[in-house]
Amino acid sequence: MTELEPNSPLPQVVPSDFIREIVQQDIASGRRQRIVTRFPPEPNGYLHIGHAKSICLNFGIAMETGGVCHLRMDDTNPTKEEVEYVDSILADVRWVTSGWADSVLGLKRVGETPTSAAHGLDFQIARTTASDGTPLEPFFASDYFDAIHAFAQQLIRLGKAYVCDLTPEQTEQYRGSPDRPGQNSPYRNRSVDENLDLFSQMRDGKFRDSACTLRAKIDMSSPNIWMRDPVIYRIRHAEHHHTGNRWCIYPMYDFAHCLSDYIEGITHSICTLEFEVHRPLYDWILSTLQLPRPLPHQYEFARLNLGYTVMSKRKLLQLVQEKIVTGWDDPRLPTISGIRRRGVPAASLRTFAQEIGVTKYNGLTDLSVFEFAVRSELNRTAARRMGVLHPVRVILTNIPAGEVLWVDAINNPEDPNSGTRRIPFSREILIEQEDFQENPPPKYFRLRPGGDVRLKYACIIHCDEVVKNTTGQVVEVRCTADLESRSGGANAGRKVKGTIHWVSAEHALSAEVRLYDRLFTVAEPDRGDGDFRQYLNPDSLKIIEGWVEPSLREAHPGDRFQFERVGYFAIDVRDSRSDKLVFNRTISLKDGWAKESARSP
RNA sequence: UGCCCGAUGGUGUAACGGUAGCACAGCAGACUCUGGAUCUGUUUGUCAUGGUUCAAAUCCAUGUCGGGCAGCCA
Repeated sequence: MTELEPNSPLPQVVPSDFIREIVQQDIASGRRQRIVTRFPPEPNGYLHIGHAKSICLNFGIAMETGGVCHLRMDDTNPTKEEVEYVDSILADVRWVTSGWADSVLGLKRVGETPTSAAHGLDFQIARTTASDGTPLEPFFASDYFDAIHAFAQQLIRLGKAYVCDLTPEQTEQYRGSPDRPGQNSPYRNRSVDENLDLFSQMRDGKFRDSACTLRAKIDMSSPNIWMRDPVIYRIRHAEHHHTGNRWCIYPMYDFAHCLSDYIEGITHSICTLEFEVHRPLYDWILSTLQLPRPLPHQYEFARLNLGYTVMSKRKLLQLVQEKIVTGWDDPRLPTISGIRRRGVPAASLRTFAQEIGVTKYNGLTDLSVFEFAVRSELNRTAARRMGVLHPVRVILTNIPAGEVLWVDAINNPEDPNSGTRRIPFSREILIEQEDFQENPPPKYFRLRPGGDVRLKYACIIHCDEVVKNTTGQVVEVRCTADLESRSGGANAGRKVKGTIHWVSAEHALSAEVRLYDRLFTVAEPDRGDGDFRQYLNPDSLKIIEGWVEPSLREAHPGDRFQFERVGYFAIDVRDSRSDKLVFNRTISLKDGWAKESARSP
């Protein structure tokens, strides 16, 4: 089970965008009393950060207006959908909304469905709370199959739908093309009775897959392709993850979605830009069925494009199936489960969504915006620890072997309530290879021969001697510790330019550290015709053995830390064990020195 | 060459006929027992051309560029 996030203590600025303005107008004008939105993923893959944007929008509007947002599985295609995806989607939505919008997460009692057309065509199903202890589950479009089927029959009775025997290929030909009108199907003028009869034969399994379809009767010469007698029901002799073998005909997205919205009493049906051309059909279905108003309305916004990654479900599935990554929750993936495993807090996803805004402009968001949201949240909340990733041994010659000096370290300078901890300090320590240079460049102010540096929370040391092996590699640095410069000591105020992190060699814990980098080498790997896999970053994962301070022995899977001066790391929830810690690098710290040193090579 | 949508610094967004602002990135500096964080300063922008108006990023027209639409996918 996914661990949920604590409440975010920071007050949130109420965001504003063109959709929220419409919602506010609808409330102000009295057109809507209570806002009901929905988040309607198809359970055919895992959710990604683009979905997080949509979740933040839909649940955010519900939060801000005192409404509710239904989580609904848009499951009308049995051949692509699986329960594994249903479960992961629920877990991901709970995680993103936890500590923030849990109170407006719309679920329903397990097994509850609309009571079908027995009540006429005007009925609605609403979200319930778990107050009586009944287990809850998401809404499912497939729970409305009876109702949707009744609506289809009604459409036939109104003379607005017909059963068509054209083959898939013929249907395509008859549809015409964007700049050429289509032509009427020869089956377009079947009588109501014949259509009703054929449709019931379809439902009863009298026909093979694709033998015929139910189509809306609209206008084959419409400039909008989706109004050219769109298919609204097709035959699929396939087992459905939620309805089993009860059905062999399934409604198409366009027919099921608007009606699902209607059945749930959705007020604002928010989707991405590619559905813009479907909106006339959405409206046509609801108004042709003469359903009581107010009807739900569809609004569209631009989906998220983020640099150096891919977002399409197809490509993500490909990366998983071809084992280019380790699974849907690989920390390099932009999936919500990957992002979570990597150590990104849910609050970062929310502030990110707020920063990028909601518009109809199809742009490419710079990765740095996301990275900033991650760093700023982690800076506030992550406990500081010390860890050395690429060690070099330092001997403090004036400290006797076997002596252990304990020093106090601040857990989080950004959080006064986080307290302190004790760290062992002794004769042999490990420091970062980068923090010692025999021939340092200008402006380098860490350890050098004959130079001084402060060991964070311990004392200032002076480098006396460098020991190398036969290949000239530095294997040991011998230093003298100024023990009076320890915190609280006589020389505590002594200033040196550099401060570095360290661990006591004898006490440090060995840990596996997984260093993640962007999955692709170019900002838009799926741009152009080529295979996006050619841009895979061969260095997207480096696994090393690092050394961390002993207090980490008590840490738990999922805990997030800042290794001082290095970056943010989370204990892997899948592979870490108490006797062999595994850390995922969430993100590195900003490195001002890297920038400085790159300037004058 | 049909229909729909869009265009504001490097990137993302605000300004709803009246001083083009914010965030990220960048640059410069201050501070620092994290070259982190923080703080200060700062470079860069209304797609083009006409029109309406005292006044246009905003309204209108035309053009340019970008995106979407021809699944019995969603």
